[in-house]
Amino acid sequence: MNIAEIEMGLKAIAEQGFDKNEFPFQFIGCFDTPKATTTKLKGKMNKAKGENELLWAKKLYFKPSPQGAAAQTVDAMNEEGLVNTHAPRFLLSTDGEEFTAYDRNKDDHFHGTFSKLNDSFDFFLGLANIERYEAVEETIADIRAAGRLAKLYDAILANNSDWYNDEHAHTLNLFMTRLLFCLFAEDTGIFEQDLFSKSLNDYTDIEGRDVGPFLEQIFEIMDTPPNERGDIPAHINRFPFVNGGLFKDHVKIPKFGKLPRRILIEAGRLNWREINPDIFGSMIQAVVEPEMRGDLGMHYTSVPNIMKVLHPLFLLDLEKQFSDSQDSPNKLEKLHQRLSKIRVFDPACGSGNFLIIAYRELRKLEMRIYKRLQELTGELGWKWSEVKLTNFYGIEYADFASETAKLSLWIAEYQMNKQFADIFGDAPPALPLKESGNIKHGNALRVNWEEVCPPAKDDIETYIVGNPPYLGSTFQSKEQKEDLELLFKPLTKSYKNLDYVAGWYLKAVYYNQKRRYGAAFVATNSICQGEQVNMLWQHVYARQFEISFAHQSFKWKNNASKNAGVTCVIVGICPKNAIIGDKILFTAGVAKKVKNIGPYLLEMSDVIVGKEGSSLTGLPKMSWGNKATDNGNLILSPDERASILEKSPEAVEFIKRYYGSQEFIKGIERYCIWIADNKVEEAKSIPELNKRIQAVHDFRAASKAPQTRDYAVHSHRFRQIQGYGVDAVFVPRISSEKRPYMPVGFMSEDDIINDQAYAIYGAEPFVFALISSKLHYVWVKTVCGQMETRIRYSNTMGYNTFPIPFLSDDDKKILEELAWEIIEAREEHPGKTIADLYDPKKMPENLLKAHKKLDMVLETMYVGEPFKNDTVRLEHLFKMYAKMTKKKAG
DNA sequence: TATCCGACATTCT
DNA sequence: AGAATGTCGGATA
Repeated sequence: MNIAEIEMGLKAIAEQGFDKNEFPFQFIGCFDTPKATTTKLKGKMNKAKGENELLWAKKLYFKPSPQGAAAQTVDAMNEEGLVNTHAPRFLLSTDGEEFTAYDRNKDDHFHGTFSKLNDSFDFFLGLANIERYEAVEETIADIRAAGRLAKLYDAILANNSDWYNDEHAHTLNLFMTRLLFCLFAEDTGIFEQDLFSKSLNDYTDIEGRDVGPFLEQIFEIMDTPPNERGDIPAHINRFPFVNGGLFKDHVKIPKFGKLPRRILIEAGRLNWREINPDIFGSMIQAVVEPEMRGDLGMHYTSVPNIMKVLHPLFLLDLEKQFSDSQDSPNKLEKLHQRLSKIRVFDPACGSGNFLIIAYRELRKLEMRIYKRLQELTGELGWKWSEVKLTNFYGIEYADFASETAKLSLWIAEYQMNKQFADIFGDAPPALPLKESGNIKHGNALRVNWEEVCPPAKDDIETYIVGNPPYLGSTFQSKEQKEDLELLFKPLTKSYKNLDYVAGWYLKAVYYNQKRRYGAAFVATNSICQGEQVNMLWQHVYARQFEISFAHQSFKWKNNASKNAGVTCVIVGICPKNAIIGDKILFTAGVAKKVKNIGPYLLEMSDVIVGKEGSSLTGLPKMSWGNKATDNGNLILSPDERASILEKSPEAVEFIKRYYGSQEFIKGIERYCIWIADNKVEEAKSIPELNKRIQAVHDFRAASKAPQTRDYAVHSHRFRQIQGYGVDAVFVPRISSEKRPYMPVGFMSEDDIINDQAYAIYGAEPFVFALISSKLHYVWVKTVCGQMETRIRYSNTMGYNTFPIPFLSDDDKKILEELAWEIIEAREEHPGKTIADLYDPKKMPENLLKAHKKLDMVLETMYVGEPFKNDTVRLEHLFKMYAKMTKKKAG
């Protein structure tokens, strides 16, 4: 049951009106309550005393109210002894016009009118074991700091045009990191207040020419212990000794000028105490790495997204243990011991933001433990913190990231010590810096993870987290392809279409095979869609791992000025039987406890639907449209067509109407040049066509793909011709997921269908009806791939696997009739495009009716009655699929 | 032959 | 400028 279905159920109750006797049962029926429970609640399980009341322990207490007294009734209910005994979460009362509800867990009221009962759906989600989930937001300070740094970086580069190269990138990154440390140190008490920006202001000239030498001096002095400093000016000597290697290398300093100096001094005025080290670390990283130059922070993971990984993976469980330990110093000590040993390992750590956030969360919890212990025992029985930076491990491909990550971890440590001092009155000294996290520079898919984060003796909790790079097979470099080959080739033949990120999942499975702990990554949603589901998840399941929690598709977002265009998921995996707590499935703002999370990230079993070369149920062959690969030269807009025909009217025999997804859905008019092999010479005699044929040749000859190059010699025709010259059922390859049905159509024998669509050439119309059904729609939406979250139709995965019952000739006749009814319903709206007709908000009544009639009739053919909702549809289809494939295998 | 994908691409509002 | 929604050709089988 999903949220939309809950909302629809409540709407139905509201429309039907208040029925004193049935209402409470109708109401709980909307929240996925099993039938057996409802039956029991009609008997002894109902703990309420009065007539027409319902009291379901831990869940719901309902009473009808006198006219206009819903709120008072709920208040009175809350005072009853029954509420204490049976602890219902929700109290609800209505007079049929108004209703009041109260959530005892959240101390939250809802007042509404009965006719709009459905507006309250998310208030009651707890009844369906779904919890509202609130993400952590980012602070303004981070955004400002990142902006200033980018500005400073640009100004410095503008002043040092010879620094735009790899050799200087490293130097500049180190330089920026040092400046950052200074800006931070002077705001946080590591230095004297404002020491850095004041010195810069007072001891360098306004033109900025001597900023470089000045910085060189202070960097050197910060690497020199007090006893080795000798005779130096007092204003330089005020800078303290900073250990930890940050200022160890003496490298070239860029030229400054008036503008960069001013930007740097202005940057000093920001309050750097407030910033999150994860954000600016990533910013510098992205700005400085040459291969990421166009990237500008596109790929750093926002704090809310990091929390989406860390929270369900282990923070939630720690939190639970903490609340269970509230009154016992012993239990608190135990929790403290557990927490101080936890290791966090990010094998794609970048500048370390996952590690930083994890460190901070552990420190925060530790302080709460100390606080509670202090309250219980009245003593301060500890020395500083037991959470050590050395428990944080990382691997990063980019050369300099490890330094940035280490710096950021120091800053995080400093910030937490500061908080510690605010609460407990004292903190350890900030300088000199101590050892930081274990960050290794290397290729995470080749490095032995056990060498970076060694297996711990007594099986210490080690959690693997991160946001590894995503790259589909088309975009992987040779090295990256080899990375995947080394990992997957020993297991399988079919891995080459896997996304690069899949490598991290497999490595995490190997690393944790003998351990009891989980891993979770942010990944592209492709790994849980279409063909990759089979390629990746079968290997995970085969090694006795399962999905322990997941976030369904969400659009990538962070504070960078330009965001990466990708839709992500977060998938947590864990060895079977080692999963702590509940499996939780997160969907846009809500969290739901579930029995199992399938590889499509739905509440279902671990079924994988593989590709099929032909229909499992004997449906007619569905093939592809025709693929041009022509750089646009064989395709004509109406204007281009007109201008050709004006000059050479005889070209008309070589021009056909051309249909892909868009042309069909939006009614766009396009044409293509279509020349039979025996008419090539004739066509070439038309100059306009000849020019285009030549252009196709040149384009194909220059292609990287051998198949395309081979077709350069046949430049008068499409690279792949799959079928034409017969009437066909037409299915767009990509279409919006917001429409209530797949938009399907018929094409005539004169039309050319392109590779943005599938075609069943010469098919019987009952197939049109099958594809137009809700059943097919939910199947395709689930098992096919997607373009982000669009529907990406597939013959091998969606059509050939689609389970249907035996259909008699009479059944097919009936379906054919219904297909024509849909076509006729569309034709009653001339001038409207398919997009208009299938607009979820504006779908015409008659068309909707025709579709619903088809669904009703077809579903009756499946199970004798229509299905209740999409969840039931899907369950049934998967059941049929399992049976079908078993039969085939056996 | 055949087909799946896009740390996207382009259009719409 | 954010929301809506599908191109096109390389890579792979």
